[in-house]
Amino acid sequence: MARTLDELAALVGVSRATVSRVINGGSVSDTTRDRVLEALERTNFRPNAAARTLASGRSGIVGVVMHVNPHTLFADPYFAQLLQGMSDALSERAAGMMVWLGNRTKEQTLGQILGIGLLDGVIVTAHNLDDPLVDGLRASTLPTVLVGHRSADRTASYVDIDNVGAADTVTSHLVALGRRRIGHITGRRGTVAGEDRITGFRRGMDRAHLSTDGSIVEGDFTEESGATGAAQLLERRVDAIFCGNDATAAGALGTIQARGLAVPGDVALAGFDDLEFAARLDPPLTTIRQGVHAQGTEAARALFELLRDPNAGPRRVILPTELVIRRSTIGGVQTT
Amino acid sequence: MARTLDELAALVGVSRATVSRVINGGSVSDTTRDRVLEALERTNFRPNAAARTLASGRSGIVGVVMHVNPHTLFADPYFAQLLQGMSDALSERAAGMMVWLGNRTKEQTLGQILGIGLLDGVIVTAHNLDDPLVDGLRASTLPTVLVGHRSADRTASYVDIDNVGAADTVTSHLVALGRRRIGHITGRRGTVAGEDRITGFRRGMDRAHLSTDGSIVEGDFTEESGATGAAQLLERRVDAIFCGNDATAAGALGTIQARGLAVPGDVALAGFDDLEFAARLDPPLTTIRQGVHAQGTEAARALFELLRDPNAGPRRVILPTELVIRRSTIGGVQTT
DNA sequence: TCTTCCGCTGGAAGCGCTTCCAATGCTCTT
DNA sequence: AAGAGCATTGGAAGCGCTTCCAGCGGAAGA
Repeated sequence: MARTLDELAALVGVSRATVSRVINGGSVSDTTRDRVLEALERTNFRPNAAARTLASGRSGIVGVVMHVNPHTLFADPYFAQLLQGMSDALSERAAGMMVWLGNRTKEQTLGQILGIGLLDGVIVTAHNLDDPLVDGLRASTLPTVLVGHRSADRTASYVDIDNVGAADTVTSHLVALGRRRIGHITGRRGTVAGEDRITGFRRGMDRAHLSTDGSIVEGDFTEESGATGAAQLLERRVDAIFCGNDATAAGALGTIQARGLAVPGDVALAGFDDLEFAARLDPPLTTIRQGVHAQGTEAARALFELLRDPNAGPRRVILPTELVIRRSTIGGVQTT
Repeated sequence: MARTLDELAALVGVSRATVSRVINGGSVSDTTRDRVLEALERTNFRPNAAARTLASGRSGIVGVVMHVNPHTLFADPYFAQLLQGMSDALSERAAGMMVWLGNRTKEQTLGQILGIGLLDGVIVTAHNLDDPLVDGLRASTLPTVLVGHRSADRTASYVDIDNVGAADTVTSHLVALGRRRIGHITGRRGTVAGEDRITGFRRGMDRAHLSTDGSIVEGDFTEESGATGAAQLLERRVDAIFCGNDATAAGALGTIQARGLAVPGDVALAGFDDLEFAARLDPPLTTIRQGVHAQGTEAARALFELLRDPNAGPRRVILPTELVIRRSTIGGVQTT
């Protein structure tokens, strides 16, 4: 019924300013508030978003940037889960979500995002150590939260998991099982996850006073790189392989079994991510579970805090991971 | 440098109106246009989105609604691919994309979308025959394009594949191979895809004068329903099974092989969707490939047309599908 | 009882842009 | 040479809202 604040105000018999205060939580007497709220309800009035944005400088809209290649986007449920988590947290506060996927160059995407000049803030996936899009966002005045941070950057707000610690945990798990010639097929070099997991692997090996000479081969998070990486490591007679992620582990598993070796009898195998298929491999895969959905919600919350108090310094959230032990490392007794 | 149209105009020595015309394609002399464009470039000026939306009534922002349960969202690459397709087409026209996933009730989501009052139009996935969210959107004044249409609705704009025709094609393929006792494990009842594929199956069987008595068992697009559905059909001694989708087919395959029956020797098997894993099953699965990405881009384009000329009637796009024949139906000769 | 203070309210000034309208200075006809 | 017509331009009126500011009246303090 009412299309503008003025109409609604006229209906109730108050000024437009008062209606605005009711909507935005200003100081209004209880009786007036009730009358306005009643009319608001009755007419199902919705204030014009563009007008409030223009007048207030706040839009209630947050940008989400996932600049990854299309195939990765739908092959890896990570992104959908992350998006879901963000969406959940944002919708809690009735905030809108604008999404940019990687269909342009990073420069173009950056231009579009900054150009829209409408966003209250932005969440961006930052999986590479260097990323011009992330740099551009950080250099802008737009409040920004990174998912997957870059270690060198001490002023950024971010949400991440402790890749180093988790990789250390996996490695130590293998050590504790008596493995000594442990290999690692890395994730893609240049990514935060890839590099940090190498660091964690080294840390775990160092603590056990085991050498990592020749025990690290380069992978890139794909199944193929797991298959070829495993072939290399098997020639070096490893008795355990920690893979950069689950897909890599799946590839490694194929190679190991194709050579007639048993997992974990001859070679223990561990992954990272705990994607759905990890539990269905034969044998089921020991891996690290990370709460992807939580990363999304926490990123959104961090951004809200950043918006609420921009001067309180960066928000840093490190989410816990969990070592999920399955038969690819402790098999033998169990047969199912 | 310049933050408002007025500043930019002052810089060039023209009026704000003229700059606005240059930006929006109004009639301006070449020399003036060039000077303004130069200044635009030099100062990297971006007009305020909220202000233009308020003044013009157009935001350049499109809503995308995928109200599906979280697990489906990231378990099925369909949604990510669809989103990618939409994003590609939208970014071509520099249009923004606001996304709503299913984290509230449909009523709440509907309220949020209509409440924002900022969108030029909306694309919504409509996979169920009845969906209050879709109904609400259609009942609103917001230009709406459905992905996966509802057959009863003749005034809606939509993008879809010909589920009936595709299912008919698969069925006829099985018939052509000499199969006579063909079973169908349906998709989830109440979904457009589920119902239409049943219709297509019936059509194919009818044309071959084959009975469908007892040959249809209910599934729900899950692997589990494929496993149990296949068990029922095997008792009825079918020699072929057409499954509502690939996941269902994967489940059916497990059951068939667990009983010591050969695919396709004893039972031919076909799915629908051609997800990535379909080609990796053993034997690889005959299925229907649908261009999900294209559905996304076409939906966006349909919406653009709708916005350009709202009175030209509904836009209807039916995208082609392709029968992908693999060894689950024609095996025997090929061994790889 | 008079002053002070404070809570509540309305008026008004924008936020930065689009677009209508009228004015200007041409070119083209006749 | 004068009038008509056109392309181009600037002025100004909003778009619908938030928020500052001042004013009002009533409650509390003196």
